[in-house]
Amino acid sequence: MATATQDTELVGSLVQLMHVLQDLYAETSRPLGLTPQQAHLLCVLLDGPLGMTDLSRILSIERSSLTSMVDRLERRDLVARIPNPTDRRAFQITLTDAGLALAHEAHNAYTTQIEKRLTDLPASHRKTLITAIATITGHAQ
Amino acid sequence: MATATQDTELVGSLVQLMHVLQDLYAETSRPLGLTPQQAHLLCVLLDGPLGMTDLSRILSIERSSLTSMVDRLERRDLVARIPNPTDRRAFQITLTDAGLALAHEAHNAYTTQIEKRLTDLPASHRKTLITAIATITGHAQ
DNA sequence: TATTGTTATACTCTATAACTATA
DNA sequence: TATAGTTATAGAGTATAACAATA
Repeated sequence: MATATQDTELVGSLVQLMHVLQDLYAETSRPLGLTPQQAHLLCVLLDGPLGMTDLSRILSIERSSLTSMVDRLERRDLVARIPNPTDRRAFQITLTDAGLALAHEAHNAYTTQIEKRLTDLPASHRKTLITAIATITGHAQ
Repeated sequence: MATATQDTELVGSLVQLMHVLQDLYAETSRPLGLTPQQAHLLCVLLDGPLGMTDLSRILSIERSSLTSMVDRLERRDLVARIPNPTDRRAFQITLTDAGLALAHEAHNAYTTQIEKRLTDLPASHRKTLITAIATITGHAQ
């Protein structure tokens, strides 16, 4: 059946796209002295400080794994643990000035690299892509 | 400018899609007793045996990193190092029967999970997606 | 000389289980 | 009791540098 074949092809395309983007993400992070995971963490914090539990949920890692990641970034003065005034158990993980600058730098670098790969894409396809991806990721457009 | 805004939105969509697919890949590998990297390796070998150098290039990792990955998979009898008859330095990394079965299982699991997310996607969007992704990943359609 | 693959080493990522402090 | 975060531990992924064997 034609539809089934197209589905299989699309799934393969998506997996391949994931790997291509992963490689690009890693290659772009490296010269900035960041692992892809560290870059992801910093970029998430661009939207504002978060507690450990929220951050671990967004990054899809255990809180204990996050503890050591934050330790390493804090040692490099890229993030800081700010005590939460309303809950003495909790912290707000915040970007330092250096962390903010590096997060912007990483974000710009990815954007530049990905945009390079979009140059051959017609405007109509871009619109469809945005809508289709929103459907796949399960978010409102 | 409208185009610039759409570009930014598309880049963000692609990065988010990457993370969603990564998480899905990890969650699907786990119950099979595989890390996402191990699953990737096994699935690459579905297309046939490969030497260490080729495999490291396809997986975008150093040969020395691959050595330890193959060690672990070989210990579990999922892959085997077959001596290359024409080059006594080289091996062909091959799926064992168990590895082949597990690679198929992993592949089917991803396909099922991803297809679940494609149900709401109109057929016309699927066709466009396949073409657009091919452009991004830089492959012929 | 160049290439194939490994070893040694160091660091990061990650999970599980048990824990402390606070709510 | 439940939640926020940490510690201890173990295993996996990764890179760099140096190496042995073969081409």
